[in-house]
Amino acid sequence: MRAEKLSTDIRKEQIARAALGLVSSVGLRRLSMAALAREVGLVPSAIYRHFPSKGKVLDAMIQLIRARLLANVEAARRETGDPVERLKRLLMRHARVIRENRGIPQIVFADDFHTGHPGRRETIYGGLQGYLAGVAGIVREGQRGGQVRRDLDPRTISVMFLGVVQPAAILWHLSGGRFNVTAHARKAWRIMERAMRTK
Amino acid sequence: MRAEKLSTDIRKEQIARAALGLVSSVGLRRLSMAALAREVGLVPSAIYRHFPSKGKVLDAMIQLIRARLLANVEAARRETGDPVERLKRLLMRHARVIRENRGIPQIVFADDFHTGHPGRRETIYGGLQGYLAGVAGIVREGQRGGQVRRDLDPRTISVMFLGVVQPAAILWHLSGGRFNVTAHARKAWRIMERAMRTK
DNA sequence: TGTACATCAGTGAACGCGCGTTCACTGATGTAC
DNA sequence: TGTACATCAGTGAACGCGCGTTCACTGATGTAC
Repeated sequence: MRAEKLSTDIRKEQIARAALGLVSSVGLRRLSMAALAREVGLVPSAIYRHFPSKGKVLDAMIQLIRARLLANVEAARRETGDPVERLKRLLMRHARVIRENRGIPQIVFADDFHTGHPGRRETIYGGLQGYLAGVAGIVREGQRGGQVRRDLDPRTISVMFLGVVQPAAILWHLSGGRFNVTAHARKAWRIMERAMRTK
Repeated sequence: MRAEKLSTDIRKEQIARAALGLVSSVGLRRLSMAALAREVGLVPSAIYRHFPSKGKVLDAMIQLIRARLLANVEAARRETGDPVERLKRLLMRHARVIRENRGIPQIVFADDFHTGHPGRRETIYGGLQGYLAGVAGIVREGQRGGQVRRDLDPRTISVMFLGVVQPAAILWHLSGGRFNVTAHARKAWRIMERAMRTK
């Protein structure tokens, strides 16, 4: 049965999404061109009409992740004006994205994924830096506005921020879904908030 | 050239260590039986004199990691009596182990590593739980002794504890070694300590 | 509006490569008498 | 202490499998006149 003929723009998007979905559901190792094609309803060789190699598919997937995380920063900014509340919202959004796309930590962590691919590593690093800068920016706003203690290093806070969700994501997966990522994020946030807020 | 003939006990140990070393240096994906054999100075098929399959080698590697992390908890206990100081020491030790074995987060994170291997997933989860229980135990001691606030959930603290080092490990690797894991752990600890200590 | 042609997405067979694993063998080490 | 034999770790060739990728072909869609 022949698949519907669609434009490269649409297929590229479909393929990148399917790739992230596959990593999230079956793991990075089982992200094969065959599995990817099956997911999109094509034959393996058809992928090559849209991407010259598997590597380029991975690059597109990374861009997708980057866009999703950065979109969260913008969304949190739009939701509320109070910097501390913004951080909380962002944390909760972050928890949700990670829960829904458990492929993300796997991709960021997988050394083999960027070992020997300096370009790819740079891209991931850049995306992460952008996200951290977004968080640190909100912290700085809070410091200027007087809601956040001035003796805290915004960069350190931003990295700790990632650290609230990351180990929770691992436990969630290892426990077969029993560990509650969002509940942990909420409890951890209460502790971080106390350490950050000016009295 | 024929390799020296050594007992299975010794070879098993060598092979498990080499496996962890390889994951740390070249990544999980490139941990092949061939690379492993080369590392130990044997021929690929010789590995099968000591392990029935690659899976069993991975299991041995996991046990090695587990032992190293738990040994840290004991060492921190021996180093000092003050619970809060113990946590700090443990954090610093943890940072060092992760820095020296960057394969560890990669292994714990790699879904494909345990997807379809419920036994392996259970083992990793059990090891992590043991570590978290060790951290939570120290927190509880501090609460009983009056050094740590009693309104904190020890489990939440233990997961946040992991979260101090984990994202730092990623950044360290992505940045090509520029990010300072230990410095981050120290700064993050100052913030956590303030949130935990009774005044 | 109709026709001729170019472009472009999808197909299926085939490829080469790396990897985990098997197997018959070798020769060193340990054990029984 | 010496000899005969069993055990056991190491070897190298060969295997089957999955995977990424190529290629000649097909037929639908878009474009020029």
